[in-house]
Amino acid sequence: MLDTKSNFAKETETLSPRKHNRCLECKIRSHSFCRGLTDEKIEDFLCISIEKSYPNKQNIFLQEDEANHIYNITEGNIKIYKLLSDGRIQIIGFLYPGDFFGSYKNKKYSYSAEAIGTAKTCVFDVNNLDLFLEKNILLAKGLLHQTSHELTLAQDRISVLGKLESIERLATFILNISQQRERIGWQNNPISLPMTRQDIADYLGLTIETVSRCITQLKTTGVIRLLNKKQIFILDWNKLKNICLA
Amino acid sequence: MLDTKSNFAKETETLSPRKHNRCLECKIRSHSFCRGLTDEKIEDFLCISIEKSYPNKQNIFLQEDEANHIYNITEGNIKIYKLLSDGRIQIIGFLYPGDFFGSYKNKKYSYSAEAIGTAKTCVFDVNNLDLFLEKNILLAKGLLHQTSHELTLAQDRISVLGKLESIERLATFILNISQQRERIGWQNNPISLPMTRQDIADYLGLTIETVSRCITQLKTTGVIRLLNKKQIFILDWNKLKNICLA
DNA sequence: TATTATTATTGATATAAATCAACAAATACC
DNA sequence: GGTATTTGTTGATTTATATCAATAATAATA
Repeated sequence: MLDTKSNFAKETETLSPRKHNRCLECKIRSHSFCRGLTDEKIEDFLCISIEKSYPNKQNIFLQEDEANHIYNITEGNIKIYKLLSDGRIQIIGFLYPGDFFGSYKNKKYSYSAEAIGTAKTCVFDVNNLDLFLEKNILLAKGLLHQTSHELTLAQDRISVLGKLESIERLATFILNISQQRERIGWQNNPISLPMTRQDIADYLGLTIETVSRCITQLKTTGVIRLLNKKQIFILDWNKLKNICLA
Repeated sequence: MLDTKSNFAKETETLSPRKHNRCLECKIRSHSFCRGLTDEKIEDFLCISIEKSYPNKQNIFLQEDEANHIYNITEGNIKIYKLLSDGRIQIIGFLYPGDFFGSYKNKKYSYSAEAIGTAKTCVFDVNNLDLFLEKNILLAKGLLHQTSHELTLAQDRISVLGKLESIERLATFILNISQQRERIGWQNNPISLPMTRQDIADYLGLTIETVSRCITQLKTTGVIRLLNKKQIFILDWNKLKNICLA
């Protein structure tokens, strides 16, 4: 059986960027908040960010850390999560290339961020970014656009967690991943789940046992097929969509 | 006993704006996305918006309507909510003066909006607003700032709905309202709940019965006192805060 | 390859909150 | 002011999911 981790790495791999201008070679630029900048303008923009790579499970920052940076994902996946005072974890989001995270104007980060598999980001100092915004309305609009998008996603998640039952939550999760992949131009069918079952549970507000049982249920009712623990093939789109908001 | 509705109306009442420049008399301007504009600049800004009032329970727009406007609340409260295909309702948020809603760059609204009590808004055509943004970086930043703020709130709600039990959700709800009031300079202790118990339930992902039982529990444990059905006095802040993330 | 540690699945039981039901209080309407 | 309607509370019962427990599969390490 194939190694799922290297599978996942493969599909997010981009050209190794040369020193002088990685933006021109960035595969996800058209889906990132910098999309509004021309090749010309992006020369200056490049200077206010550095590229940074993180291995699997490495924290990018922790909740309550002083918030000085914004990160734009160029490769791989990031999870952002909140810790409650008694140790409970809620995963706020699984982020993909083109998503940004961090804090634009808060003193502290309101969540922690951790790499799922190897991940690459462009890191911006918020003060520098802020200065750059002054001169580049298109960048400000790009950032606004991306923030609005993430707000819409967060609001969708509110209704998933507030109103859906377990099987509906899982079906929605699977559908959302496939839609997200489509959005940035990846194949939308066999989808990979780079995160653990525990992560899925912490994301959906369920326990690992319930997630496991729901996956089994989708399998036995012919909605999905498991290629391996981390790769799901959607067999019946209609059934899947019907479960989502049944 | 006092009429709670008129109570609530009273505290959100502002000066009746004269035709020529309501912005100069706007009490909530410093907490709205237009806060960056000087008195001078706001003259032009005034021209791209109209003021609109809504009576209790009136819909401002419906989910799936064509999204052409952004609304900034100047007085009163708005609830935004999503309808699932089978009729279930999830209230995404209760909005206060200074909050904005609508859609900046989507074809359709992703939620419905309805007035709770009498509410007043400034209505902007998104295209006009977009043109105005081009010339006013401070406005773009204001909008970005406000959107970031609403994203943070939405993310907080994700962990409430994903991980907290009923009593914790209600305690968090009460605390959040008092904080929100403080943020815009209102008294933070006897707080009013302009929405119905059903609305609170649909907001917290609970049933009306559970909400009622939790309120009773907070009452009997001496955390709060009910002045009337819609006015809560917080007796023990420590207890309240401890319940929130116990 | 064997051994340990991690992650996932399945089953039995407990429990928090939903549902069902009755009633009380507040509000709206004649 | 009295009646009808809406909104809120409390109790009894059911149910979906959590918890507890055992085992299986997979990955990591010796």
